[in-house]
Parts: sequence; structure tokens; C-alpha cells
Amino acid sequence: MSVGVSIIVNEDGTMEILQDNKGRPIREKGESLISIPSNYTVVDIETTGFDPRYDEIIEVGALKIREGKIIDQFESLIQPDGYYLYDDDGNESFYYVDEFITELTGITNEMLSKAPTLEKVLPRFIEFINDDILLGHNVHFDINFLYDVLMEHLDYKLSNDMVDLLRLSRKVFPDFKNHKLETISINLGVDNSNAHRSLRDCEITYQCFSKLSEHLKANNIIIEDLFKRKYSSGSGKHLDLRTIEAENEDFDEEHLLFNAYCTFTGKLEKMERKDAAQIVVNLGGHCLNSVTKKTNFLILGNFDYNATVKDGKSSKLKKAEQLILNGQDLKILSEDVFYDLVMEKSY
DNA sequence: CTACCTCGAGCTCA
DNA sequence: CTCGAGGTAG
Repeated sequence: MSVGVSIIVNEDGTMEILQDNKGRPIREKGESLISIPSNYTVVDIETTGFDPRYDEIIEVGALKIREGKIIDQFESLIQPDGYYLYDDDGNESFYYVDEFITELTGITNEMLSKAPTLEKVLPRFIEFINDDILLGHNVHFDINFLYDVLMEHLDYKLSNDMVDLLRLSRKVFPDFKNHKLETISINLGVDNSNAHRSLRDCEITYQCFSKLSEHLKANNIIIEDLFKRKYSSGSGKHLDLRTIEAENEDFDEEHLLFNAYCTFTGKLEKMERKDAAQIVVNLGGHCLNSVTKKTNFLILGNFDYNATVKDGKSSKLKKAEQLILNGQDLKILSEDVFYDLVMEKSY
């Protein structure tokens, strides 16, 4: 099926391409890169909350890195729109930030009352980051805010590619108990004092990224290799049920599963598929990864959740029903019936 | 075997 | 958002 280029025509007659000729959306934001650049700009912002739709930027910071060294920095508070609150007596007060944010960042209403607005700061910020790769910790958080305000105030599409320290850290240091910036800095021996101001957080992020980079180099790890995913199907990382060996030697030759070939479909509720397969093998049976002409039992788990399953029947189930019609010795078992069967020591 | 799809779990940012 | 598990098509 060909998709074709998708185009919308605006009221003024201009056109915008929504997707390319392979059906892929034209990306407006940059790409999240799996790489270790030596030239990039670290970015961090402080905001009044988590949601770009309701919350505002109150500070931006950036560090320009060339050949792994800091060569320039950018920092500015930003005065947000603010809001009014009324006490019980109806007296109104004006605020830029609430107590929680002031406590967290140290940024006060007083400081913001003297700060420049986005209109002043954004053009200088754009000039500073230019078209650099942007490094950040959970960098999408910052990009989402920055993208929206740049579009709103300057009609500017922020399309710089990004490198996310959070994403890299999860892969490179999977044993960390979590991957908050604080945790990463502690584990890597990076000083994280005075955190939660944007320029300071840029420094901490930069130093953690440098440590991560050194770790990869010292251990001859190519970052791209860590992200190469083996598909779960096939003989890669996926467990081939046929290779499971029995853990015992004596079998009850009267058991229905003795020498029988079993196939599983769907997700089992009460145990993992490989454990169920082990039970089959321990009873003297065999397991298969798919329904074949050898299959004697098909054990059904749940596949309600799988949208590729149209009418509640997986492809394995459909194939099994067809084989039964063709006279194959094949029985379809629900998960519960399967457990009843394996619990019976003999018949 | 390769390529792609879908869902749920778990998580980080101020 | 990202990733792994499980599944489909050729």
C-alpha cells in the first residue's frame, strides 16, 4: 500500500507537507541521538511546573562545549506572566512563583520582578545555541517548553537534535537504583551542590556526561552497540522453547503430556511461558515455538490486549483449528485446564 | 531471518 | 517518553 506525500493547504494558499512519500511524519522537533558528541550545547531550564501548557519558564541556562571543554555560557532569569491570589479578606497579591518553586530553586518573586521577559531573552538564546546538538537530562522536558515559547514568540521551529543523558544513563548504568540527575551525579562522583539553578544544572549534566563518556572509552564500549536491539522473535535473545531440557529423568509414561508436543499462545496469567514450558518438558513432553503438524496441545493465554488479534483468535489458534479440521491429533487447552492437566501426576 | 507493529510497565523533568 | 515482550508478514 502506498501512502504518498500528505499536504495541507492553509487559508492563505500556502502549503505544508505533513508526511513524506514513505508515510513518515516530517519531524518538527529534532531527533534524540544515541551518540557521544564532543561539540554540543548543554541546556537546562527552571519552570513553575511540569506542564508546558500551563507552566512557565523562569530561567534558562546553557553551556557551549567544544572538543569536550566548556568555552562559553549563557544564563538568564525570565519574568513569567505571573498570577493573582486573593486571601480570605479579598486582598489581592501578585506572584510569579509559588513557595514550592522558590524553595526548590531559590528563585524568588523579588528576583523575577527585575528579570527580562521571554521576548528579550529568546533571540539571544537562539543565537547562543545556534544549530548545536542539545544535551540535557530528560532533555525532552526542556525542549518541549522551549519549542512552544519559540514557536509562540518568534515563530521559530526548534529542530536541533538532542542527546538525553537520562536515556544514555539507563543503558550504560543499568544497575543504578534510579536515574535522577542527583543519583547519577552521586554514583559518578560528581559534585551536585547548589543544584536546581539552570546554569549549575548544566554543569552537573556536563560533568556526568563527561564521566559517562570516559566510562565508555575506558571499557571500549560503543554506545550505539548498547542500543542495538535484538528482536525478541528469532533465535537471538528469545528463548527457543525447543531447547528446554528436562530437570528430572523418570517420566510417567501414562501422563497425557508424555511425548506430546505443546505450543503456547498469548500471555499466561499465572506463570511465565518458559516456566510452563519447563513443566511440560519435566513431564516428558516437548515444546514448540509455533503451531506445526507435530503440535498436540495448544495452550491459550490471554491475547485480549493484543490489537493485532482481530476476532479474539491469535494466528496460532486459527492455524490450530484448521489443523484439527484436517484430522490432526491436536487439543486446545485453556490455561486453567492446562494447570489441571499438569497437576495430575498420572491418569 | 528481517522488519515492523502494539501494548503495558516504569519513570523523569519543576 | 522509552523499552521489552510478544506477535505478524514476507
